Amino acid sequence: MENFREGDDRLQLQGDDELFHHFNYLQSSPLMEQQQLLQPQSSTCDAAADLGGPPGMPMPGLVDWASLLLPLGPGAAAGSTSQQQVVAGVVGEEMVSGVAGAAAPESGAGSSSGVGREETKGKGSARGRGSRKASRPRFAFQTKSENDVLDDGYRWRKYGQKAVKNSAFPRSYYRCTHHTCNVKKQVQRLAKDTSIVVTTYEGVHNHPCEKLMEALNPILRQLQFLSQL
DNA sequence: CGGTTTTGACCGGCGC
DNA sequence: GCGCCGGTCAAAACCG
Repeated sequence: MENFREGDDRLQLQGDDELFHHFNYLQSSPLMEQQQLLQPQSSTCDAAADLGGPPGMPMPGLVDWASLLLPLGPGAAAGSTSQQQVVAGVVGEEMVSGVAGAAAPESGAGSSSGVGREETKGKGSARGRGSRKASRPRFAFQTKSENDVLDDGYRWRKYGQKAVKNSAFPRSYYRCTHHTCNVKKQVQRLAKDTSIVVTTYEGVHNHPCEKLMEALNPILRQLQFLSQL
């Protein structure tokens, strides 16, 4: 998509111009250890809009990671879009047809054609590149971390790494390992501020977060036990 | 041994 | 039409 490309100068400018400030996230979240979320300042909403976000996109002060981790079916995608807008640290989101019914059309410029490609078209010549039709919700945010990959509770399998233009750091491509889930994410470190990692999620998980369920299981068992008393 | 990572090749879109 | 670029595939290597 054109609206938000991590390698773009626009994004790098944001980092260079220090348009971001530290962001209060849920300190209690075990999944976000050693991560610092960043967000565009509200006064720089133009920059957010430039990155693809709606001009008046709210920039909340807290990340609702619990809602982030909730499994959202395809039917909930429309609702999830607004949900993702609420997610702090979002620096760009693609509003795509068929998902949000958004006004922002795909610009068509740029060369990123991965969005909306038909999955598993087979090997050989038909590999990859589907039509640029209906796409999936996509949003990105920045974290300040030494680790390239933030632990969001899901399991990811890396399927590619690519050097991108105007960046000394490669971009990594990950896919959710869950069988029925085809959520992808891209991870790239900002060239001009190596402490900042840009993570772009594409799609919505259709299954529970494994680590979250692991953490909740003992509590649920205890609740069941107590309810029996 | 099964799952994950690495990495070069391949493909399609876009700009010129 | 050609070259550039980003995204993906898939075989090999790696790892627990």
